[in-house]
Amino acid sequence: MSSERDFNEIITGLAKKRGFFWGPSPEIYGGSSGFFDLGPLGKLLKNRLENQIRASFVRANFWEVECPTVSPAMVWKASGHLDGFIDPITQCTKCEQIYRADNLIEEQLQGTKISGKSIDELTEIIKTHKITCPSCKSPLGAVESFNLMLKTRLGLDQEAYLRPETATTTYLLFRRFLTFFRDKLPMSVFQIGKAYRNEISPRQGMLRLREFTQTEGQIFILEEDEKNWPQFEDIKNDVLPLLPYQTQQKGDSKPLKMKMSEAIRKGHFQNPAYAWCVHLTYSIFKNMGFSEEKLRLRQHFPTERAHYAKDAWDVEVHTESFGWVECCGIHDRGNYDLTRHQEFSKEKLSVSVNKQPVVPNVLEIAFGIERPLFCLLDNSFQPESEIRDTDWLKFPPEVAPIQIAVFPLMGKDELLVPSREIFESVMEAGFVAQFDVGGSIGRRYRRQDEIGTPFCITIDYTTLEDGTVTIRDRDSMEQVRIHKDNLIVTLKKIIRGSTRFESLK
RNA sequence: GCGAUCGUUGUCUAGGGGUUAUGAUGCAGGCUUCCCAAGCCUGCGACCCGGGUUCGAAUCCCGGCGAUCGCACCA
Repeated sequence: MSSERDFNEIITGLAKKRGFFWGPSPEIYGGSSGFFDLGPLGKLLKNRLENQIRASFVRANFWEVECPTVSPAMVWKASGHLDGFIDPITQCTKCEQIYRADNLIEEQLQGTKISGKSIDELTEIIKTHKITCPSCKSPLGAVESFNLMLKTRLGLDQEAYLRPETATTTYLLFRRFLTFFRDKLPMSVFQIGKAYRNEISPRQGMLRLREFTQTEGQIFILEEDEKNWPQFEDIKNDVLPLLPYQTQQKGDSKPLKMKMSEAIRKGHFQNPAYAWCVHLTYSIFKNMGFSEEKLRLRQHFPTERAHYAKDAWDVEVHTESFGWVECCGIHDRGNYDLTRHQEFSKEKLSVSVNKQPVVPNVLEIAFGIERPLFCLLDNSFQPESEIRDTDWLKFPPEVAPIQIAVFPLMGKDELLVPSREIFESVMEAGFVAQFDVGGSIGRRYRRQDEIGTPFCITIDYTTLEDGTVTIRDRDSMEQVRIHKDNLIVTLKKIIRGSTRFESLK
């Protein structure tokens, strides 16, 4: 489809033209890469995605919280981000090329253990082994650390950082959660909020941002509950597209359609609670409007995991622009975080099990919303065709930014007045709707197609005679006539998806 | 951050030392119109930023910012 045009550029062009997103921001000053503004439609779409996410978590018995985006350095020291979230870099003294010091050493001195080595030790290794610039063979400068966190200051001189993930800020509330949940584990909470990463060179537009909105669900859980997780019963027969690392090792990238129970039996998941989290995440992505054939779940290789993770699976979405895109991580973080914060804060972050203090484990679902937002635009894009000479967006009705458009067939007063009445009633019913009189009726349908509005209501001369209006379906471009008294209830059904448009005919 | 290519109305683009800066589409107002971008009229709108060369720069040169691709990076 549209092979002669670069797909990403089409999506970005459409996004700019129609007010989904603009950037890089701030545009009038030339922009900084990694930052985007959401336009009115982009914000509406994002709100819809957030609401789907929120509803999914709440249904799964998670409680929402919100924490500050700035925390003092100590927090990030404890979380491991201050030391672990860095790239040790070295610069060639002559050609000024910058390299990852650790990669360079591993590459040139095979078998050297560098994990846990300090900056000074790395400099020493480079010096004693005479490692030089790979491109010009000149000596390399001292190793410095490049931290991916954005630094700021509290008051006059307290060192602080913008959070690179929301999760850590959630963990800090552990003792408060114990009180709130009346000391009963497991406890499930989630947070939707901004996080910041100072990427060296962000690319791929909305997919790698320096500021993004992260959604994270956390379950604080004891080991025996991970093994004995009753909710797993509800989903054990569901089939998910799984890509375990062993499959990838064989060079296979086609997911296995596997029952959850079978995946547990074969050891792809370590326990039912973690498996249930993977399933929940998959269902969140389905609720955001992604179709099954565009989704897969990929397990990380043991060497690929973050510093805190015991096991990790990703949700990936297939896009026309970039192929498979990593959209969500599901991590078994063990009790790494709580143990570290207990150690650094000197606060007790354990519960009592058989009179012994036990630090619970954490299962985490984490994703940025901007990625699925872009992927949904990508997946929804339909190129122009013979029957419709414009590109259009096939958003699922429940997440479309504008749900309803209302038109008088023509801009005459006798049609305008009842049209406005209908429009008011649609707005009053809680829909996000648009009223449009400009241009021919066909042009107005196209405009709505282009922003993915699923249904258009048209008021014509028959309306004046018998009180019926037409509902026009975006996907089929077909219309049904319906009495205006039944309009709202019908719209609710077809937007929720409980009734199909075809059945109205 | 390095290298290559590039930056022209809201969007897509032509051009390339002296131009009223091209075209399409869009948008706004009007006329017309009984359902899928019809037509007509009127109007709106651009050379990324800074410096240099030059009588004159959107055009050439340098720098910045941004974009695409490759390298590196993406805990």
